[in-house]
Amino acid sequence: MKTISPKTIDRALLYIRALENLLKKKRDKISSSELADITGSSDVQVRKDISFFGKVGIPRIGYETKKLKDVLENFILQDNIVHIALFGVGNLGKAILKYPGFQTDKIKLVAAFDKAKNKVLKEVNGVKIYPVEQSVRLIKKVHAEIGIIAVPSENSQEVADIMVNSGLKGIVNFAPNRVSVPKNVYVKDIDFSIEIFSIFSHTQL
Amino acid sequence: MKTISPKTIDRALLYIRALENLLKKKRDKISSSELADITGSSDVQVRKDISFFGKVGIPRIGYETKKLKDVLENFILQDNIVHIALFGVGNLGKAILKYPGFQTDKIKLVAAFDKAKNKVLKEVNGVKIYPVEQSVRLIKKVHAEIGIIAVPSENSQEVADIMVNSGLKGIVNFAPNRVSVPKNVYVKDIDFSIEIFSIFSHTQL
DNA sequence: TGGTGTGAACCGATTCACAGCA
DNA sequence: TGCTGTGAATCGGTTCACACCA
Repeated sequence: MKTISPKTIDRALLYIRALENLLKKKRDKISSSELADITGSSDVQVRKDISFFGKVGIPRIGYETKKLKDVLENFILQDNIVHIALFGVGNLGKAILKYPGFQTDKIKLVAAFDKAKNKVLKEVNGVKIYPVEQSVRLIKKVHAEIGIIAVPSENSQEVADIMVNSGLKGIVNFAPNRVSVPKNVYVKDIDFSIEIFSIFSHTQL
Repeated sequence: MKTISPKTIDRALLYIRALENLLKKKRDKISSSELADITGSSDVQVRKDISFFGKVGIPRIGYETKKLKDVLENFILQDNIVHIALFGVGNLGKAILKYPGFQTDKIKLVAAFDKAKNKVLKEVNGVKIYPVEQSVRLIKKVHAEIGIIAVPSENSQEVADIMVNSGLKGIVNFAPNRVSVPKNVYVKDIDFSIEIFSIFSHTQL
């Protein structure tokens, strides 16, 4: 059986969001080229991606917004809800807690951790902040799958170790240094300064 | 003449940072495989990347830390300093202003803009906050090249338009919706919820 | 021997070109 | 006709295999 490519998954997530917005606007049909414009891709790419999930479109017409969204969601998200644990409630952590893209029923920030005594047990945007000491126990209890590192780089490895011990299988790391984890844990680094330089190089061509 | 690949540029930035750290620890030699471990790549990949910049290594020995760093920096950054303008000084904006990865002499946050009157003219981490009305004029004056969108999605397009008018050639967009800009302006979207889902899908395989 | 440098093979992803259909 | 669907060609990037050298 053919396996889905990671890039197709990423774009499918963009398609899903675009389709949600279109549904809100009562658009019930959409063509591959329009979807491509919205998501910054090409029409062929959109059709190739969608073709992986089956023959969903109607020749001469396009795709039915609702149907396409359902097909993609069923395949990619399989009515899973992703449970997230956040470490570090500084400015970045707070920004993440308030991030509007998370106000969906598919992602749930289940717990936040900080070691500052004065932040602990407060709530930000409905998410309670716990002391780090309780993190391993709590993460296991709520069955979180993904962890976010939003602590200063000095503490990032320490937090990564806690995440591994808690059984988290995926980590987003915002600290500007790499953390080491077992091979079965997937880490995605988001490094603002690398992103900036990368864009700068792009503009220099 | 052969042209450098974008992926090589991105990795070169990681190499440069790794080399800086090694220099601080007085390590004057480094092998491709060790550099690969630090940056999360493979030894062949490291050598291929570096080979683009010339024959820098010493067979049987490895690379001279300082020399390699200089070669990469000269090629990639060409003693340019990247000047950045930030829009939106909420939690995310503040996190960016305080980001330690920017405490380098190669990136300079030159101005921040916000429309909240009570934030204006304050300073965060040495960067002054100006009212948005002055942004076009100020960005031209300080010759910023890259802009960061850290405002709520409702205002992201408006801010993108300002950036285009100010002559910025690259944009990092943290708002969870795409902005439209002329083809000659390069936009990189950083979308937390897509990143989360993407990692989640990875862990599901 | 233990490292670098690199052409060739490979692999994944994108684009092309066009068949097929309401 | 104007869209989707898709095999074939192409492109870019990674890995292999090995020549080379202090």
